[in-house]
Amino acid sequence: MVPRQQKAEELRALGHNPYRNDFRPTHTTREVREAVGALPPADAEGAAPAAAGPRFRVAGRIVEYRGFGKATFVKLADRHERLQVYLRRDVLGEAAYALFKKAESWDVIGVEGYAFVTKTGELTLMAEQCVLLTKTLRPPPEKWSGLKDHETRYRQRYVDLVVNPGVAEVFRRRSRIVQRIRAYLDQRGFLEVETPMLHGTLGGAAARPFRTHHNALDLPLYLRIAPELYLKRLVVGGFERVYEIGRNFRNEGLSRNHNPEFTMLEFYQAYATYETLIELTEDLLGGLVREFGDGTTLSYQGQAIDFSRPWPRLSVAEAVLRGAQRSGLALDAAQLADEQALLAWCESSGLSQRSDALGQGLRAAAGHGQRLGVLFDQLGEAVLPQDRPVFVVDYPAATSPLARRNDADAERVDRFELFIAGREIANGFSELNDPVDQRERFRQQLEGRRAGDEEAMEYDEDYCRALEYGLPPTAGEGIGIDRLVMLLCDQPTIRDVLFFPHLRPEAALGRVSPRAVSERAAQSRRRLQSERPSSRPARLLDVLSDE
RNA sequence: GAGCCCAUAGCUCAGUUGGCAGAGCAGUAGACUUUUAAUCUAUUGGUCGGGAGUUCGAGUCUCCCUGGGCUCACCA
Repeated sequence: MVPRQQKAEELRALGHNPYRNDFRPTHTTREVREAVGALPPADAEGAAPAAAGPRFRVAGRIVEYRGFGKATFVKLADRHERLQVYLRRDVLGEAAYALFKKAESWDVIGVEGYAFVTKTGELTLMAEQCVLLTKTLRPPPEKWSGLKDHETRYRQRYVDLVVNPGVAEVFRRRSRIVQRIRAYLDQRGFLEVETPMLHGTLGGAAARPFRTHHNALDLPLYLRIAPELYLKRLVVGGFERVYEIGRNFRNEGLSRNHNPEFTMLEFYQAYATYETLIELTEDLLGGLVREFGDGTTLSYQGQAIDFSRPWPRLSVAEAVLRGAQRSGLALDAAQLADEQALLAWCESSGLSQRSDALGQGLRAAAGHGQRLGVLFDQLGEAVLPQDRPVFVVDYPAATSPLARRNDADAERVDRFELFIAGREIANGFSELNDPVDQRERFRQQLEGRRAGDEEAMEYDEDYCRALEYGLPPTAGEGIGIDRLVMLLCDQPTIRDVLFFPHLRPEAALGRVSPRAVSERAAQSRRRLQSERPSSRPARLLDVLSDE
């Protein structure tokens, strides 16, 4: 790092601020290319560059550097693309060229000049002026192999984004996907809204929360696990079609499908049912697949997924039956449908005695509906087709405390979950708008909490009050944006569609020089000794964030 | 939280049975006015993630710790 810093100091000594901000580009790299494309074809021989042409001012990072003594080729990267710049001592002038030679790979420069085409046919800017705008103190990763180490890529995404072009492309595409979703909903009369992320009452999903605290109000708060209950309050208030795209926080383990903060689209439409939303989902996601996939098919991690409509549906019960069959367990639909028969089957088949998640889940299940839920998660999900999106339907009411009961079967709810490539992508249902039933469901959740279910919802009294003012018949849905982007960008882990996926703190990492840490600790000790005994002891974080 | 795997120069990677820590790129110095991983010459750069142990001797073997990856658990 030192030689680069020396160059920066040398520049200062020569009266040139290595971090100046007085250069205003007139064009991006792409705009130069577009402007030149409209001009007569450049001289392919390159013998007589079009010095009479227009001048362009372009700024960017030097991502390639090839020096030849009295002339240098660099490639500048800006937010659009990369453009070659040719700097010659006889064009720039002796002094300016000498200054430019203080620049090196990954420095940011601004150049002014005219466009021409080299003899190898590459559009190039002939620099007539050049200023160094930002001196880089750290060297870039190796130019051919790039940056591969996953940990460094995630921790230092700013480097990853420059050096691995495919990474930046994923995030650009993510942005376009979200734009398309917004446009789709806006066009159908949905209003984008924002609701609180700090919640006093836990609800809207089944998850363990992050807890925080409001100092001035001396109030414990949760980071929201879902915006659902607030969005439905808005429907009560007359916003019949609303949506929110925002962060949810769930205090869970990390995996290739889970990040503790993740982005969810939730939308609600009055006078609609979950069937309406199934149609909408096929239409919305089908459109995204048309744009980002290959017609009606999408290739994900080598698996072709056929999105031609209608997408297949599978009931929870059917999935469980297939899962049992695949596991070599004899189970029929009649047994599954009857509470006592299913309980007996779980015992006699030995499932309830197992020490794995299936056995534990069955023993913890409070009733038939929860038992079905456990069996679906542990047996059913594994048999869902991989080559088609699948709507799983006919969920038990016991595991869906905010969903409307089916008119024909009060133990079921009008709900679907969309699975693609084995992952849950969306969850939608006709909303429960009967306040009396809702209060009963909250009471059941409270019982679950008392029985030790940390993920059960709290009783939201104000939400019940809102329902008592009348929630029109409504359907709502949540779509996991990160997982959707994974599909549409063919990325295997959620970390690859998040700029900064959650990692353990680096300070505890051996890569931070122990000398630096002990140095800081010593400073902190000295400071503590010089302070009054009554002062608050410095914690590790204070020490590390010092400087 | 559990099991398995990984950690060597700024980056990408070698490192044999336990026997003098290496290469390429980057950097530095020099040559070079149309290159495309430019080329040529010379050269700097290491707490082998951290700690302990075994050994005459540890990058290499053992244990503990830290971080990462995969699988599982959690995610109804």
